[in-house]
Amino acid sequence: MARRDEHRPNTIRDVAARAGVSVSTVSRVMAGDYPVAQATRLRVQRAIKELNYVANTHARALVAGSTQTVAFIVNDVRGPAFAAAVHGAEHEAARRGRLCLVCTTEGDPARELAAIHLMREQRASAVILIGGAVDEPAYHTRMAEIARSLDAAGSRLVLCGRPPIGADMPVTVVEYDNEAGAYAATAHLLSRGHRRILFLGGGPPGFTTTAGRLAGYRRALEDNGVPVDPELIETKVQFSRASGYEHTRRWLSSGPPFTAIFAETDIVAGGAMAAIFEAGLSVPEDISLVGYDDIPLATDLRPQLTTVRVPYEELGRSAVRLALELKEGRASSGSEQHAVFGTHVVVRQSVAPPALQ
Amino acid sequence: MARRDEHRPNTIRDVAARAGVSVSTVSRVMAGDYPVAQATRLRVQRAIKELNYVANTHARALVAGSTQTVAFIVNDVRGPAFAAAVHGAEHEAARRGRLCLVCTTEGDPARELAAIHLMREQRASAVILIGGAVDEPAYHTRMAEIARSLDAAGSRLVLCGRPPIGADMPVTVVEYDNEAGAYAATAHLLSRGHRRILFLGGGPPGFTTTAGRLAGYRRALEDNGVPVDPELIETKVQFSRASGYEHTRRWLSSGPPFTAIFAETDIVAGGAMAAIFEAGLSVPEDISLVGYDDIPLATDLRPQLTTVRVPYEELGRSAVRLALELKEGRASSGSEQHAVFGTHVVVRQSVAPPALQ
DNA sequence: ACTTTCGTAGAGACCGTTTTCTATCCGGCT
DNA sequence: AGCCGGATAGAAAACGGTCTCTACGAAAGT
Repeated sequence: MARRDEHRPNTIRDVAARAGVSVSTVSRVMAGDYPVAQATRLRVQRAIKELNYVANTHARALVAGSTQTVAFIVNDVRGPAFAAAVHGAEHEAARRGRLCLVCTTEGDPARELAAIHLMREQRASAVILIGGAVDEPAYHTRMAEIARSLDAAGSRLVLCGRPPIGADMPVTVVEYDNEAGAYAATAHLLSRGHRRILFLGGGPPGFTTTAGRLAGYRRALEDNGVPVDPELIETKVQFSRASGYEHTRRWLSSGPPFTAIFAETDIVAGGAMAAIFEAGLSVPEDISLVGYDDIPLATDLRPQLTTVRVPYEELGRSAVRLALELKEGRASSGSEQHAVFGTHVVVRQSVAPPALQ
Repeated sequence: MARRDEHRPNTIRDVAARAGVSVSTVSRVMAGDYPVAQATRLRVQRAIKELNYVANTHARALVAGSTQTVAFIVNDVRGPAFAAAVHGAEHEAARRGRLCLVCTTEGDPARELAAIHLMREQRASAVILIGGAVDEPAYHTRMAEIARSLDAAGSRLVLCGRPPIGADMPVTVVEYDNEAGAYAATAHLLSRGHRRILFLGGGPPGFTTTAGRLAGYRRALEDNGVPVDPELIETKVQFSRASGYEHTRRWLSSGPPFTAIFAETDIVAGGAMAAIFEAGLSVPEDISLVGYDDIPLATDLRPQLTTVRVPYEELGRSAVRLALELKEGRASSGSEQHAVFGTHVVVRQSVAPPALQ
């Protein structure tokens, strides 16, 4: 009956009563911005300690109108690349005394939408979308609408590792030079003498990450006078080890010949490497291999994987830094913020000149 | 001047005004639990859509007294094992319409404490601590105090992959059988004929994960009549690839002989494997190797790593399931909940009988 | 001695919801 | 005709803080 009372957390009123002061005074002691007599302050602090009092964030947020919270929406926390970005963002957020909400979408645009709605309800300072997107025609308008409605609710939309949606939107974009990385990786293979390079990529159709990496691959070939052979472009690979393994096996047994593989992802490269060894071939003597992302796995593979370094942690950190600086600074929040981070090839052991055929 | 007005999100009052009804009616339309005339409902719904209205979670939480939020406190989201647990937990939470707050501590007990305090302010439904802890004398009393104060604030403390703190505490414990896994892994090596098995572990002194795994290692040796050689127990290894590599190198070059390594972690095993190859030896012909955790890396190594399977994802899932079911069900919240998941050896390719010396 | 100022503390409005508790309209019943 | 109850809608009181305004001594200035 009186059960409810048992579990009622202490409120500021309880503290005030115990200390024999008004709630205003307690509030002021906690905020510390208003003069309170030393004796009173001590009395209040003792009461707080005795009652084990913590202020109710929601009551605070209600009057403040916004929250000390940063929200991430991510495909899958288990992806090492995303994990690094989340880590960087979380670190920066914590440094600034913010809390982090994390939501995963499993790549489902509908769930992404639902997550954004939820975050809008939360009045988070910033909503950070991490990872590529499906670039359908509706994508830009949908994102623009989201950007505006988040802006209206006092939140900032941040696109992290995802292309801009058009200028003059209230959006912060933190990208890495996706295409340049793919260009560099492909150029690296070309410079070692490879001409028939298998592109192993995929994801959902229209996925921006794939599109950018494929574009870099193409441009590198063209710039070096190597004709792009559509037969060597595989875009049905899921972003998993198993899928990379499976497709590589298929290509080795029944595809056209090639001397190198450019895998869209280190994880896919891991699967590819396993398939190559299983076929009795070796890396890099028989087949060279490059990946993309430079996740920890790259150095655990044997031979260590040559790959493209993406500063995911820095990306995450900048995402929250830019968004929060904007909110703290003058409110020029109508305009777009845009940062692009560089990518570069990390040369390890998985690339060698092709064997003489 | 009127700048503040520009960014004021729409409130329920705005919707009410636009629809020409009272705020109560709008609230009821949103809740859907009270009869509202069809015509009125449609009018309100249109107003909501037109104003792009979302309810303020904080106002809701304030009157409800608690939040639809589950909080995780984790060492590092980048750790694949933790990531899996967080993923499982997040999945289960999302399934139940909860949001997830994530906080990382980088293994610092002080930051863990700060994080818990923050979560207490949030009035989260559950606060889940993931990963081992330092088992100093103060640990139990500190945790007990935290458990009680969270309980008083209406939250449930969940210890995930961390030992119980004593019965009759308002705590939910979700463990895996840490020692049994280590026992099984060591027994596996013994059954293949190994007698001199190097234990590579560490973490901060008194770390429960290390303690459990070391205990399993010891017990397996004893049960099989193999004397425990303190010389073969290394407990200064950090949980990183680099540390595993470094220590293995040192042991290979200047330590007593051994034919197998039991690494406390797959990541450490990865480093160990690299060091072994670098020394011109091979796995498992010259040295057998087992890890612990069964993270994705284990199958990417060559040879694939024999390791101990820990159902991290299931652990995370159960953590939120148990905590939330408790809150939804009858409030027998005073008692301790306890679940223990099994572990088992996953046999892959990194173990073979020792070479004849 | 009277006003001014400073330091300190309290009262009360407000933030945006939910949730009683009432109020009204209306058809159906006695 | 008068009363009752169901359907629907509004008014107002929480929820737990912050913050502006006001109050009131005491010290200081004239």
